[in-house]
Amino acid sequence: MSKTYDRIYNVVRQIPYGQVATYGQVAELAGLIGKPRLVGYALYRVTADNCVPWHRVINAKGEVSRSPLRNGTDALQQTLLEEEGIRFTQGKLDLGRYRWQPSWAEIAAIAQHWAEDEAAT
DNA sequence: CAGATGACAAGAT
DNA sequence: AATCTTGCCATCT
Repeated sequence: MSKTYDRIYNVVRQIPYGQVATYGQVAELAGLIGKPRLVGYALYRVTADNCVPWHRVINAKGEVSRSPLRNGTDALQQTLLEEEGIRFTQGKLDLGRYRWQPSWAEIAAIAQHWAEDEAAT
């Protein structure tokens, strides 16, 4: 597992129950400003043993990114979010309402993960 | 080893 | 408002 993907996964793991983050937002918190695409690349390779709440990451339009290559996990994503109390309207959710706004403590926790990455290398 | 590929987003047309 | 272009990197063939 690369350091880049590790950071992305660590950030996603901080997203609280019932809230969501956009790809761009995750990228920023992972120290990958301007590279939201890497988040998409990373999430594509997420497996069950990664223990990452991948369903809480959505695109900037407030929609689930659907793709036939996801083998149905895209449909599952919306189901999981609805089970967390998030309501969809015409396939979209209200970003202003459900978007995760990390506290300083959470940002510090992420920074701590970065330090651990450094120590590991 | 080289090439294809894949859950995005902002700006231009 | 909808489509097209470009930036970016780890993994798999």
